[in-house]
Amino acid sequence: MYRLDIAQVSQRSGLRPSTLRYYEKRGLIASDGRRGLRREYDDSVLTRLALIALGQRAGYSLDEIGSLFRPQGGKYELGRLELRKQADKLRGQAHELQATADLLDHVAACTAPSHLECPRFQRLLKDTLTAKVLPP
Amino acid sequence: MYRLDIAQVSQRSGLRPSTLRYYEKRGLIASDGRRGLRREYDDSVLTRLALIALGQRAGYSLDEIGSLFRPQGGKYELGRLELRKQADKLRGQAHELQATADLLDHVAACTAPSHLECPRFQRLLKDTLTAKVLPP
DNA sequence: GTGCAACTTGAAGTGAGGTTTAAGTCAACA
DNA sequence: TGTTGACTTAAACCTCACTTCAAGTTGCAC
Repeated sequence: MYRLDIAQVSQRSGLRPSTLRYYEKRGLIASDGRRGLRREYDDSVLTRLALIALGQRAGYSLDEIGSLFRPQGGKYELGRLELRKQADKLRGQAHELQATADLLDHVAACTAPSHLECPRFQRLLKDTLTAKVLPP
Repeated sequence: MYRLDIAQVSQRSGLRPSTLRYYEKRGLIASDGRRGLRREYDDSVLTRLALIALGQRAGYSLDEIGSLFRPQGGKYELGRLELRKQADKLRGQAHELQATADLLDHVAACTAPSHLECPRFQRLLKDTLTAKVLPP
């Protein structure tokens, strides 16, 4: 357990000091002491920050991430069901992005005079958009 | 070419009237007339909205989408290179999401007493995070 | 002990993408 | 002709995740 000041945590985490203070205000991390006014962290905060970053990637808001760190109704961790749900959601988003990427590649390759006139584009556009934006 | 009022466009596009007015202010769409004060659209606006939605999915900001609709230096469309670049970027994001989803599934399945103690979790966590958040 | 870079604070600002509000207008129906 | 409900506007407000600012304090090197 090394003691780190805010500049060291900042440097090792890639987060700005202002972000660390902000996270502290939100209850996501805590400094475990002060040297005078100055925060001192022990290096477990880096693991915590990694978990926060993971939570963000997993699509959780800072509020949600914060509540994962505190027991709620006796449970300290997300239910497995909830985690699998979120994983499925992420995979859905991944597929959407793939489809959109394929569409962009088509646009880049298509030689139709205008994409709006290309039947393949029209079909892909309809397929890609979950929202029912185009007329029936 | 049907004429639509804002409520009809809203209903068929799934966007709120306030959003349509906001898009108009940003120069993304235009009503082609007024009946009294009230906007009238023709149904080509729905295609336009579909393109805007596509642009958003493709990771472009409304400003960028707006500028795609107006000629810039004689070109009306994004360069093919730029499109392929964006497609690659999206595929990269898709892979990231996949990796995060896999990590969540592991967490859901892992029986280690605490995830922080699970070596597989630690490794996946390190692998998943591009940011160099964990100590070396 | 003195200087100053690096910290501290609360409050306000940022940017993206809208939404809400207040006050007013008006097309359409009875 | 009167009512009403859907529209109009500009401006303020919202959320999220931070960043910046102004003013004040202080650990540490010299």
